[in-house]
Amino acid sequence: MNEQKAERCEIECIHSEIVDNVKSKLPNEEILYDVAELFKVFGDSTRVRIICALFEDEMCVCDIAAVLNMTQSAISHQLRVLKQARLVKYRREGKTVFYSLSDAHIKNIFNQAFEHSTEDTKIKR
Amino acid sequence: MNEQKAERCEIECIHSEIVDNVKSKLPNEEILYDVAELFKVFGDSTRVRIICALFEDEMCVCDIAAVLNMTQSAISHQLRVLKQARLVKYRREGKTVFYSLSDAHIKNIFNQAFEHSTEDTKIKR
DNA sequence: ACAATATATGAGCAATCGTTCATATGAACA
DNA sequence: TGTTCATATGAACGATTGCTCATATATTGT
Repeated sequence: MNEQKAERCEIECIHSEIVDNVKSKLPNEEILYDVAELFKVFGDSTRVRIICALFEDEMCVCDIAAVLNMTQSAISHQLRVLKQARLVKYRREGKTVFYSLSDAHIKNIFNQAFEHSTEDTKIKR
Repeated sequence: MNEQKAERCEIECIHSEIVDNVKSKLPNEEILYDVAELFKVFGDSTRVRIICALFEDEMCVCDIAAVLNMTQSAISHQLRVLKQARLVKYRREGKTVFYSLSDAHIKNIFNQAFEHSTEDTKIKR
């Protein structure tokens, strides 16, 4: 059951009961990987700013670029990342493409993150 | 007030009212940057696994390495990242250092992320 | 003081990321 | 059909990241 316990970590201090217990309770690898991928998408300030902008209003690519003062190309590349992560949806209207948020969890996740980041005890770097 | 609106994005389609409105409502740059930094820390599957392990129990470095089947060095490096982000705390007991989670928001953020990542409508890559 | 053990850290390297630049696609209108 | 405008995309680049390996630090017991 725990034959690979010391396969890579050769040190002696392992508390087997705790290790085995925690191992058995960890969510499966695939879900953990997906969760990390989701956070990775949130882990860039350009994408955070795009998401926060879309909290306010549906917007076209060019308007988002104007809000963030960045190039259309940079925004378009990032919107692709958000699209692939199913975090934004879009609708076409003539030449213009309007983007909006597609997931109810985003707001909750961001609210918690803002609370963490604005705590009084926060030590500024 | 909006003199840099077209400074880098020269295209014509800008809807000024929306852009100005959204611009005025965006949280300040520093907070947005901090939030992105927080998500960046969560955006790695090794750190996600460490955090999930610590949801179960306080653990020493070597036990975490055993649970994740990784080297002590790799875990120690990642614990430093988590420490700097104020996400874990530690206590020393002789030669052993026990790590545990230090922030109540983490569990909420992760719960929402797990919900997002395990939705039925999830399109698998 | 010395050896053993648990953890931390610095250098180096391969891999990934975010932007820019040039260009392609797609829609509207002459 | 050709031109214009809005958006998308591919290549290339510099920067950052996560691991490994070697070694340093800190604590305990002899």
